[in-house]
Amino acid sequence: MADRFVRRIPEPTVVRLPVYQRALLALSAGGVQTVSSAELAEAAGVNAAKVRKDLSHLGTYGTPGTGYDVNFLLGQVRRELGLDREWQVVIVGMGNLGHALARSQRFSTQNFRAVALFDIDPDKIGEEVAGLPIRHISELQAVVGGISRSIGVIASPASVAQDVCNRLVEAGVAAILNFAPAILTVSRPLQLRQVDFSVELQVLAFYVAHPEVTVEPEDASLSGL
Amino acid sequence: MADRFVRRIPEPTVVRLPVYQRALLALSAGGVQTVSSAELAEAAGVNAAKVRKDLSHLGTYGTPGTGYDVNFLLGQVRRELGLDREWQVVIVGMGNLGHALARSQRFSTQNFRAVALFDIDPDKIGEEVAGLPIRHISELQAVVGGISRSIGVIASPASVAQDVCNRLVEAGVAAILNFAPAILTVSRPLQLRQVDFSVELQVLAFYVAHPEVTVEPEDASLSGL
DNA sequence: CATTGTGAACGCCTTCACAGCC
DNA sequence: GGCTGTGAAGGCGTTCACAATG
Repeated sequence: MADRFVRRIPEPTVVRLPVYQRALLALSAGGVQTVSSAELAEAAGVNAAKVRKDLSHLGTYGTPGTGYDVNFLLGQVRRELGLDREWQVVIVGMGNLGHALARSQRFSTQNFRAVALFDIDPDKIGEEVAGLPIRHISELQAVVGGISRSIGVIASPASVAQDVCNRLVEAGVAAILNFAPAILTVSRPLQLRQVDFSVELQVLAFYVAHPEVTVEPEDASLSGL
Repeated sequence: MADRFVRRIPEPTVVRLPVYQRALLALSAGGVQTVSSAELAEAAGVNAAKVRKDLSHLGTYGTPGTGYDVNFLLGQVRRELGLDREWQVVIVGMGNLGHALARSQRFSTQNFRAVALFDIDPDKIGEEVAGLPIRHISELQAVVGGISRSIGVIASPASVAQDVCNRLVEAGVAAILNFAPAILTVSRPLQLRQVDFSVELQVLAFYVAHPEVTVEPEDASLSGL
């Protein structure tokens, strides 16, 4: 089933691919040559059937009786995730979170690169973070306009998140990752994902407050995700 | 169907409750007294049927022909989420992210309170952030031990996340929110959630790289979540 | 008459289990 | 013998559509 033309990959699978990728990266760095679905499952915190089904969506890359070639599979997963090209990321809102994101070391290994930082506070303009100057938000259009497939990150307060979003959409970003606690509306179809600290805390609070409905983690070891 | 005894609430519903809560908070602050499922749906970026089904899991709080009383519903949602008590949060790892989290203003309105900050770097110990001193990780057990139902937040590098996790578990936290890109294993059952910046970026990259399998947002306006 | 609450239908992901292959 | 790939079964959340209701 290697290449049916329109390979529809379920979203839950897409979300697990980065986790597999990370696990494979670690295995590869450790010199491991082959993994079974069971081993990869343990490293990723899921069960083996799910790993096999997930990977089968990418192609037939395993060898019965042996498992998967770590480096080959890693390459396939990275290619599937689009990590074989560089992604340029612009960050809007250089408060603590913006600083944390800009300095994040997760960019380099994953082929994401912060290329521009923006804020609206005049006091911050010009300050350098991670080797990049903070620019005024009004320059966003000019700076981002030229980039082909960029990702915009919103790290601003919720009160201005929709405005920032509008500017990013207008500037032509291909996708937006929003850290502000706000529901955003976009005027053209683009990828939009939400990361919300306080939602996660509240979900945790719910489950602690309702131990009777607690969902137990699956499989070997009580792992997360 | 107000109070079947073991009200099992589906996890997707639990995750949406904080979003409804935020929308209701805004409506309440705006003096709105009543909302229909359609209005709440628009504010939360979901569809009306989902809102009604979700809320029906909490109880029969709506009025046919009218809608829901904003303040009453808000109270019920908050109670359900366990936000009618204060949750004490400890943060481990006071890099940029830890600072951002500690200073987050989302704590107060949601009844979450940062009560202790930890790091391992001697240079940081004693520094004050948001009115709290940074303590050495070795004090974790002593400080957290006394708290009844606390939430631990891991904002450390991935390399030490499992160690931090072990310490938190041992100290007796009721739940853990992990920001480090690592799959954690816990030795006793507790709530564990993962927030992963780079996973989100990679998912965005996937969908931008595969426009043919793009999942369109639902409903009115192209909204997030 | 607008709007809720909810059975029923639907669709989709997960899990099972095993044939097939190395 | 060990392990993959996958049809089939199962489980669960979403959506539909409408009876019930203020």
